[in-house]
Amino acid sequence: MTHSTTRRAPTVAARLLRWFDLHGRKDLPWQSGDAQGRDAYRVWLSEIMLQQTQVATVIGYFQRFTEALPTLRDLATADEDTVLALWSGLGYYRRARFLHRAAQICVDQHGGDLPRDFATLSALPGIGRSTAGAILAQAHGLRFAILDGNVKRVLTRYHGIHGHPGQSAVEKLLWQHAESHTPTTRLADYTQAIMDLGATLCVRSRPRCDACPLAGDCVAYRDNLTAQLPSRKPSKALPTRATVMLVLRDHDGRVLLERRGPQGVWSGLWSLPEAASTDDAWRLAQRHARIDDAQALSPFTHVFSHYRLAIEPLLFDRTTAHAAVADNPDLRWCSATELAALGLPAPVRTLLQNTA
DNA sequence: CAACCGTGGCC
DNA sequence: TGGCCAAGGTT
Repeated sequence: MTHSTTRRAPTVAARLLRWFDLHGRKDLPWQSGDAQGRDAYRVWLSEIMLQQTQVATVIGYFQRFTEALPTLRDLATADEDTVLALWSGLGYYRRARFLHRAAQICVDQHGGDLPRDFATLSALPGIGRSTAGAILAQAHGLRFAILDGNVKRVLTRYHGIHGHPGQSAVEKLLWQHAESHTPTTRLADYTQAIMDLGATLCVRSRPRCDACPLAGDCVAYRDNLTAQLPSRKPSKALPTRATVMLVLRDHDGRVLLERRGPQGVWSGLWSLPEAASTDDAWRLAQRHARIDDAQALSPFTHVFSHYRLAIEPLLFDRTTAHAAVADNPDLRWCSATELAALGLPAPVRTLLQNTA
């Protein structure tokens, strides 16, 4: 037998770590501190912001957020409006509400720190299996695997796994591979390494396999399948919904905002009053203010991940507010300055800026 | 399991 | 330009 003279190929982890030392990202704002002891609050915040969101988008939000709320206790004691204002524009606002609630649980039940054991950590709102693993590995160097979009892309290609990664059988297999590749040392670097590989080389379109440390035994590379893997999610046509947004503006240029309810899109955010039709919009506007006429602004469409929303903005300018509006805590007349401190949906903020 | 939950960038 | 995608979790 020739096994005694065959040198075993370096493990996936060893190759990733060597590549990471040369090419990985080591200066992201949440990576400050010792590699074995990064600030768990900052790691956590970054992981939540990075869910379904790319690094380039997150960096500015992260810096503003941590300047305003530098510690977990600052977050726990902040108003929800403050948290949502800092999150405004990032999307998936439930993340911010879960983050806020989780910080309060940490203060109330865990001595003001994030739990260091997996079960307690992943029981916090907004922290699932992958995010809990990412926090424990990056903040404390503990041996836990992650399985985010980057890792799924790397592993489906490396192992040549077909089928949509959202499918439970596929996901189960991917978790098994993720666990088995995870090394016993340098957990923070390894976790960053496999994500960096997915984010910079093993990207969705035109991956840079020539520079990849795993290309030597990557099934997708060998079989020329990188364009087919990971398998696409079977797509569905997006339904379209329609709404009329009321821009009620008084003589001082203040605009009437309404806080949205706890369910549905943009929950808890301040937005414009809405109506199902132009007629309804008039009736609703008359309930809030004395109005003379309306001006139709340019309609536009906002696309969500699961439907598109056709928005017809209707401007009622130089109105006089009815006094009763002041009694409703979910209604307020806002100046342009006040808008900046509130959480507004991105298209609403844009609409109001264009209307000014 | 499938639906729900935002937004900006890319080709 | 529009469809597709990106560091997921909850219900």
